[in-house]
Amino acid sequence: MPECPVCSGGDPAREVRLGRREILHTEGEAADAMYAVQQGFLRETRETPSGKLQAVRLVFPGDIVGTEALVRAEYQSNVEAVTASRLCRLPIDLVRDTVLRESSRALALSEALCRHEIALRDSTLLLGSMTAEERVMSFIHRVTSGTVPGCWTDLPLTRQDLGDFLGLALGTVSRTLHRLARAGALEVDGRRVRLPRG
Amino acid sequence: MPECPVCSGGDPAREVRLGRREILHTEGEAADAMYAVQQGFLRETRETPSGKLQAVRLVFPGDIVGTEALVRAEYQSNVEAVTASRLCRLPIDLVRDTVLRESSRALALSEALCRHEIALRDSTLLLGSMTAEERVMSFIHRVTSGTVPGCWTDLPLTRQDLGDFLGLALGTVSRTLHRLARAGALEVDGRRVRLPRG
DNA sequence: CGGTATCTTGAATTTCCTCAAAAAGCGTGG
DNA sequence: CCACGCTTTTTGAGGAAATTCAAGATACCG
Repeated sequence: MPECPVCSGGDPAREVRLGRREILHTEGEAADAMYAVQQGFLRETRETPSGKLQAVRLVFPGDIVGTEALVRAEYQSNVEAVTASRLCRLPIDLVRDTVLRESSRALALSEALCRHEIALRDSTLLLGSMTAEERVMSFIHRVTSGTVPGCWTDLPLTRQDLGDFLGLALGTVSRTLHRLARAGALEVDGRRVRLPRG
Repeated sequence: MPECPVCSGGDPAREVRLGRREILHTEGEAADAMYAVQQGFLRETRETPSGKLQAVRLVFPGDIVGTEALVRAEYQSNVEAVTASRLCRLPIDLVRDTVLRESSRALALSEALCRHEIALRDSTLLLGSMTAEERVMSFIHRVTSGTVPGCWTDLPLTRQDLGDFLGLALGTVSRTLHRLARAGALEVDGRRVRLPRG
């Protein structure tokens, strides 16, 4: 997976750094750039008309945020750093130029967008048709894939954060984690989790 | 919105026609092409481990399905025609060639993918944080946008189909529609709906 | 007209939420 | 090192929302 599908990196003028909980952009703000994530991880959130928060996507290095800038005048979601992060700012005109000029970058961008589509489809399935237990297990599997099986994974997310992702209330997340742990489906220790190796 | 972001159309060899309820591809099938929708509308579905069906996206003309072929060896979802449809088959090698050769097509593809991302994010919000009433209203707004306000819109979807999209049981859809109708938020007549003009 | 699919509606049940209180963790400053 | 305040987590009780199951009503099609 490329570190940044559009820029070649190394231009410090376009580098953006965010601390934990710092906000990159919010819904409705004028959208003039997308951002390639180089380090750290972030979350994309939205708010319902009735004010409830929904986390839409967990964003990893190699992902892009703010892609709607390519087709909309305003951002459609809030992006917030979950851990300290380093991003590369890609003004939308630059993206258009790059895509029109360097075709291999164009392909890389399309591929990144396809991966987003796959990730969002997974979320849709999780939120639309899974029970609380299935949601939690599915989420844990997603975040632990790519780590050594059977080792502890540290989630820098509170129970509330998890609930925002899973479409569950804080209490339900806590209860479900413990029910699953009692059943042996996983181990929990504060914000660390571990799947039984198998 | 372009009719087909990648092909220039007109090549009858790549045309695919589907009748109502006919299936284009299923989860796990070898993925060697994406398809640009030219006429009709389709739905993209997935199944949970426990066998429940979830409709992920309502696909309109101008949209693309099967984009995961660009980054995965197998399709990740089922695509089924809701109404009789005409698509243009885009073998994945052709897409890569076209993107690498014709940069304006590359841009059009990326833009289509960004629109998909926006639509899927909307679904995520709907499924994760909305009540049954909010889901139904939100869905009706989505499908009636683009039509004359205050006129009847025909949905070729059963109550079960609606439930698949909204993450609700058949009965809940029926009840909710009638509750909303009684409250004056919309009018229902079988599979036709109408929003009060305003 | 009969047959099939779809839709409505009800009753009982499950799942998850809300609200709230208590427990645990964590960092800071004394 | 301990005490303090603050945030997060656990846990409980009660209630709301949606589900399941099922029976009956309606519409559609040949």
